[in-house]
Amino acid sequence: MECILPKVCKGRPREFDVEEALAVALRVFWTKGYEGASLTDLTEAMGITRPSLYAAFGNKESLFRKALDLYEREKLAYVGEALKAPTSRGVAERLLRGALAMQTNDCDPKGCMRIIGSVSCASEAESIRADLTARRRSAQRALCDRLERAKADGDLPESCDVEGLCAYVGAILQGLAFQAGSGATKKQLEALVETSLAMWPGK
Amino acid sequence: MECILPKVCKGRPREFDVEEALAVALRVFWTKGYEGASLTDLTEAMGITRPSLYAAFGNKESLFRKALDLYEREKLAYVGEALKAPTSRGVAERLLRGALAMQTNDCDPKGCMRIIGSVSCASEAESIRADLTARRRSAQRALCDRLERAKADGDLPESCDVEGLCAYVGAILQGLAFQAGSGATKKQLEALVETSLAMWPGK
DNA sequence: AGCTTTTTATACCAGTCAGTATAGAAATTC
DNA sequence: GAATTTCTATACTGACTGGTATAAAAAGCT
Repeated sequence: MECILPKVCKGRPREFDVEEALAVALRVFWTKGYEGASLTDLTEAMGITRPSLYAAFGNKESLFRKALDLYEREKLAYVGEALKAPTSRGVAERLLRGALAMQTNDCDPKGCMRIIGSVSCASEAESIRADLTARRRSAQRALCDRLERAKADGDLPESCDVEGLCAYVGAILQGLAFQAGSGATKKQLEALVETSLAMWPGK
Repeated sequence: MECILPKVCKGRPREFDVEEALAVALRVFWTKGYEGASLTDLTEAMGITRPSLYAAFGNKESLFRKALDLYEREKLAYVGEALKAPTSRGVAERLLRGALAMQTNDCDPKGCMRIIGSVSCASEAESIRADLTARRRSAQRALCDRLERAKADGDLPESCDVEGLCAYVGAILQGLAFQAGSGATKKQLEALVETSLAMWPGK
């Protein structure tokens, strides 16, 4: 018989909550980017010391990846939901409105962590950049698959270039995130989303 | 009587060409961002020493600004041209095709220097970020004015939200630049532009 | 209680950052 | 040719980077 709960283990227990500290690290990376966030920034915000951080998370790079996982799980959940919409127009609408909601709540940092992380990687941290690009591509592919299905269902015109349409939606989402990150007002972002939806083919 | 040409001055003349060195610095900043470009990166690429750089350009920040001026003058010239198009659709078309041409020639780095510079600025270099945002806003305003005029001319429907339309065009351009910067193929970028133009109201 | 395990805190490492002081070399003007 | 001016090269500064060695402190298990 052994204890099932991993909580109970020998030795001195950790004095901080790992999930909580990770959430704080996420905010720091989100606002400052990968290279912009120094270990001093991170440890001060998380309220732990350097050796504690390394013991709990490995190193800066793996901490970033864990924070990124949390970001996608918690903040990008609307993307997965959007793909379940019954029509292609519904998909686009949920994507745009979801992104708008995320960029206009006033708890979280502005901008998109994938974009910020990807651009703020110098040549050294190339593997992080590659990781971020791969994650973005996989989301792009999921959208592509969904729209291909819509085309097969007759929900999109036969002449439609699905890949182009995907890149188009992605570009608007990226632009939305970038504008939010550089100080656009809520009203401006709303106008952007409404205009984009007005452009969408069909009702 | 004094010599008009500033070329002739006393003392040992500079051994390198300032404009040429600036063009090289532009490429370095363009590919690595502001903070990502170290003085060592810069001086090695420019082929000059550190003191020469400081004597000729002031410091890193003012070098960046000079490089940015050059970028806008040489690489963003198509924007000013686009605004002169006779119709609003022509404006959008020239903007998108101009950006596409710039992102698909194979001499220059990929991505947009304004975006890269703006995102790759940590908290310290806040003034650079502010400068970049201001420049972007002024371009946005110019487009806004142009589309307002189009609306007054009856070239855009009365119901049109010009500010929203501007943010929309800006977002597509930003998305295009970002996708180009993260490895999208020429074909993909072309599809993005064609799809965007197909969405544009009117013929 | 005593032993083990894991956490903490402090101090440190080598490397890099932007920026500069110093001094020698080169070219122009008088 | 001599004086002046401005360049270049070398070496250095203090501050910061990510990462770690060391040792004390705290908790659980037997």
